[in-house]
Amino acid sequence: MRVQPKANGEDRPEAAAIDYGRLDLHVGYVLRRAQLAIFQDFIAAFEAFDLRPAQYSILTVIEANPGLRQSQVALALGIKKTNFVAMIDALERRGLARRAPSDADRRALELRLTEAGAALMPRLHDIAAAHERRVIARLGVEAHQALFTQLAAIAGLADAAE
Amino acid sequence: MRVQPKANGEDRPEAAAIDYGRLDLHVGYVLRRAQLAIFQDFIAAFEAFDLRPAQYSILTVIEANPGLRQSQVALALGIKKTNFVAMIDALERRGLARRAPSDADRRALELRLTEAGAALMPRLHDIAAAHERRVIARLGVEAHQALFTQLAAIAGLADAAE
DNA sequence: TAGGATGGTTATCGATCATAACTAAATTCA
DNA sequence: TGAATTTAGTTATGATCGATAACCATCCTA
Repeated sequence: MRVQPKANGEDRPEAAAIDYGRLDLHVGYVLRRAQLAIFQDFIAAFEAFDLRPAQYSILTVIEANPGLRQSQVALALGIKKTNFVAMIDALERRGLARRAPSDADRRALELRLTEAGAALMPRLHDIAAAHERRVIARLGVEAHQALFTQLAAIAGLADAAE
Repeated sequence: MRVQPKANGEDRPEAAAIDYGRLDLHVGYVLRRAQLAIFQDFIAAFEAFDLRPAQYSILTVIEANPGLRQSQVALALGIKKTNFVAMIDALERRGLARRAPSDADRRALELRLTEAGAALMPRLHDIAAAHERRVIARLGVEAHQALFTQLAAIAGLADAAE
């Protein structure tokens, strides 16, 4: 894997292509770059709503599981409960989600979307879908599908297919 | 994609499996989780050396391109030059790399490994290789190979093959 | 030679990820 | 029953990382 062909043409051969060395061997490196690139596009797509990927993921899980407890949502998303507090704080402040004490367990807080939050979701999903279509366009449909399986396996998530 | 294999019966639906909703459709989400998981393993593997993935990548590129300029190394790794300063500072402080003014351009700084840095690299590459073998073990060889192509395409890096 | 581009730096910010320590409530069990 | 432990949520705090703005010194070019 090389980068810039560098229109230099100088006497210095190193100025030509950059050698990534052993980095070429590591999935982790390309994985990081790919994740950054994807998030760039995602963030740009959601700029009008000022929503980060993590926030969209939280709203989406709450939408699909209304009443789920805070710690369970955090666990599902791989976010530490301690870091989750500020995130749900922000969503609550923005009037998109709300916490409600559980009847069954007075320690627990159940999460739900507000009216405004629920009303917003279809538009968010549309934007996210458009983003995903751009990813698919770059990859091809079959490679895109294969990625789920491979990445889910790496992430230690349950099998992607079902 | 589900998390819990729904070992649970039926009484409490919310205790069963968590629904990821539309998140199931997005490569970016699984990508992030996978990247986190990989980095966890990588960081743990390098714990004895107290080296982060980014630091290993910098050292590796410098090793493969001795004398390359600071901004070129940063560019190659997708790190903004402004953020690169502190990173190379740290490596220099630790005696692994050093900056030297360029003869051709008095603004530029050329990066090289120190003796100590160069001596360290083989051990680092060994650890990184062991880490990669763990990734391959989880994926299978062919899927591992396919990942490079797909992720490189996403990242907008040059074609993986060559 | 003037103006713009480039290499490097500082300062500062926001988003994440991680740990330790604490409270209140639930659970376990001797 | 009552003490010990676990669990849900919280605060405080620190490290890493990515991003912007502003700046100086040096190059390059019209």
